[in-house]
Amino acid sequence: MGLTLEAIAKIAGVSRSTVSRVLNGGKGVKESTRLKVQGVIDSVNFQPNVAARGLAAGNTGIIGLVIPAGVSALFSDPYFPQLIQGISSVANAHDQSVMLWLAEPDYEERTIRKILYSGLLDGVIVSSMVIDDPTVQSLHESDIPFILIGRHPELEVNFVDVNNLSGGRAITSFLYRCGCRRIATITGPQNMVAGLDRFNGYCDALTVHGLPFSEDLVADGGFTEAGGYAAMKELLPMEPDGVFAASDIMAVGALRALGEAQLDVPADIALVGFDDAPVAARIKPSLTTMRQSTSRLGSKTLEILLDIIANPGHLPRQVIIEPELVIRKSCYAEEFRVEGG
Amino acid sequence: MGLTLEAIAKIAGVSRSTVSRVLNGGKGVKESTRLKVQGVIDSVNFQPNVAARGLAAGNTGIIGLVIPAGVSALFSDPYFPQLIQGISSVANAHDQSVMLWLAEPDYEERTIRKILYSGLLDGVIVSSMVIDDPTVQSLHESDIPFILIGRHPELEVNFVDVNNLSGGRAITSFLYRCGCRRIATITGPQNMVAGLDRFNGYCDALTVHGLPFSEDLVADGGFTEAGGYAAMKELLPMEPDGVFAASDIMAVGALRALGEAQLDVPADIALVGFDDAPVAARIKPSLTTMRQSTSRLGSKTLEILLDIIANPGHLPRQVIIEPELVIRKSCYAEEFRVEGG
DNA sequence: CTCCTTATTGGGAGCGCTCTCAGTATTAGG
DNA sequence: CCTAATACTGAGAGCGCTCCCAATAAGGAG
Repeated sequence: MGLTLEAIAKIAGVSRSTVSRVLNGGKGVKESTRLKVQGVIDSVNFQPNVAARGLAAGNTGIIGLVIPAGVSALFSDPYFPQLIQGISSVANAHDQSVMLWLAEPDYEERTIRKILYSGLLDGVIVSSMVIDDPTVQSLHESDIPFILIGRHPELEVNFVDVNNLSGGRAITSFLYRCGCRRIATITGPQNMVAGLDRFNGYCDALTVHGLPFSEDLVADGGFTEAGGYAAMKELLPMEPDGVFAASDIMAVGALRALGEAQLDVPADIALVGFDDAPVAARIKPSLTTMRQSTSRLGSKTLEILLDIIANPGHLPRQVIIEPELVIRKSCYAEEFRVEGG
Repeated sequence: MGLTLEAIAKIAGVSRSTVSRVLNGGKGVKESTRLKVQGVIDSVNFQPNVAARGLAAGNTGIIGLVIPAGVSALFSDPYFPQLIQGISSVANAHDQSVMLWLAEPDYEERTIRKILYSGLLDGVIVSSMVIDDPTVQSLHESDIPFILIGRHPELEVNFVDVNNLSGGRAITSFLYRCGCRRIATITGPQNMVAGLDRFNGYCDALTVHGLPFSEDLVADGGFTEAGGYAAMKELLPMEPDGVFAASDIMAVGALRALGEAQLDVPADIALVGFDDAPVAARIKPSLTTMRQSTSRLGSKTLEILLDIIANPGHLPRQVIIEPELVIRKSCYAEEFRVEGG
């Protein structure tokens, strides 16, 4: 409500400046005064006005999280909540606030301008992924600290990403090692770096194992359950003996199609996903997948952003997290240890 | 970046005040000057400083969305993304920004204070649901505009809620009308109003149809998949012929348990959920459930909050949205129309 | 053509806080 | 006990914007 620094100062019998010092670390204040002022602050539950502080100091303690329009359709995936949770947790610990922008096509332009020039944000996290996202371009041209979740194919920018390439390669190889020789893939959207990288990993693995690549064994599932289902239907006539779905959600859709086709997983056909979403462990059969800790991805990202804000001018910070193979029932071989029941 | 009102004024050859007027609706400005100033604003892409505006005007255009600690474990449910999407969409349309607070137990106290007294927020949405949430109490004692998603059991506050009571009653009655006479329920947490209301609706329906209530037919599923699974296991020995799971997520867990018990749904046992989550239509058999449009819940909530901010002092605004029965395969009778394939 | 209204515009005073700098109290050194 | 450091503290000047009020321009009536 209405209390101001000045009011606290008056109550404590000191000057505005002294209260401000106490509020901001208390350096250069006699211990006895610090205690006295802090006592008043605590007793009246004083909370300094963020807007005023932002105006005067130039930083607000607010971080923007932008989910661009292109991916907002996927927003109900468990991915985003986990990401937000990871970010939010670090934000709380660092006394920062998170402002969320779900960009919609109609408002995208306004969104960008607001982020860049309104002076509200100390830094921005963009859950990018869509190639050629104009937001990223604008941000890159501005001088506001920002970081991407997901690498950028061209720009030299800060990012944290899962190694989707090696992950795609690893899990495709795993299908091979489980005996699959006709491996299909259900890809994510090819205008997202993650979709692209996972697909390239798949291609790499085929090459490594001397398997031929065939367009017929590739279908786009758009990172959605329904897309995975449709893609699997499409792949079925090709009679693959193993399928790499580039996300667990799509794998769930694929599994549904497989079930309808009376095919047993993994006996008739092996299936693997990516992400280790919560559903992966629950579904029957449980899903072999690449684990990426999305909440850690989020927390790591904010940590780096805060570091960028505190220590500007470094080279781009680029962190790549290796995903981890989780072997479950949908694809396994005797020689590997299977997780869970 | 650095442009200020003053700079725009100088370029346009008018005063600071005039530019401010143009920015805020342009009332009382000659059309020709308005055009001239607007031209300059557009050409340099001027964006007024939010902190300064907030300080001077007293409102910031920022709405806080608080997800209290008690429910953050459920945050990865599709419920919250949908809610956020609904809120975000209205916020975009009204040129408001959304600040997200995932309260964690450790930080809850600080969170509340920050929300209340930092002066940053024009209003607050609390996705409450947990009974005796201290956040709500504090907010209620303050004079910041706020609204709950989910009714409050005691306080006379603004809220938007789904009619969980009538919904629970309706779907339990539907089980009855489908021939079930030994109806069990998997409840949500009983410290959440939604969990409580849906359970009470279930009890009401039993009474209406003259069915006896039995503690043995009630199990808590905590609104999670795993909880639903465990609860169903627990209920199995009681040999119910119909089960009302108080959320679709729990119904999915229950279905898993039923599958393991070799029971066919709906032939051996009928199952219904609540929410009409995306998974409800996808699962086999597709789930009969009560539809609530979570994103509409979110958008409605923000609309009302904005109205509260604009027109303060009214009586509590309390909106209750009726959920809608969606009949699918997990429980139906010939005389009802079934949705979907 | 002059005087009174009314439409526009400009200037000043903050909003509540931080930051710099000068002033005062304290302490140490001689 | 005095002088030079050093430790604290207070006052003033904004940060960029809105709001109020006085000043000026424009429009009408007489």
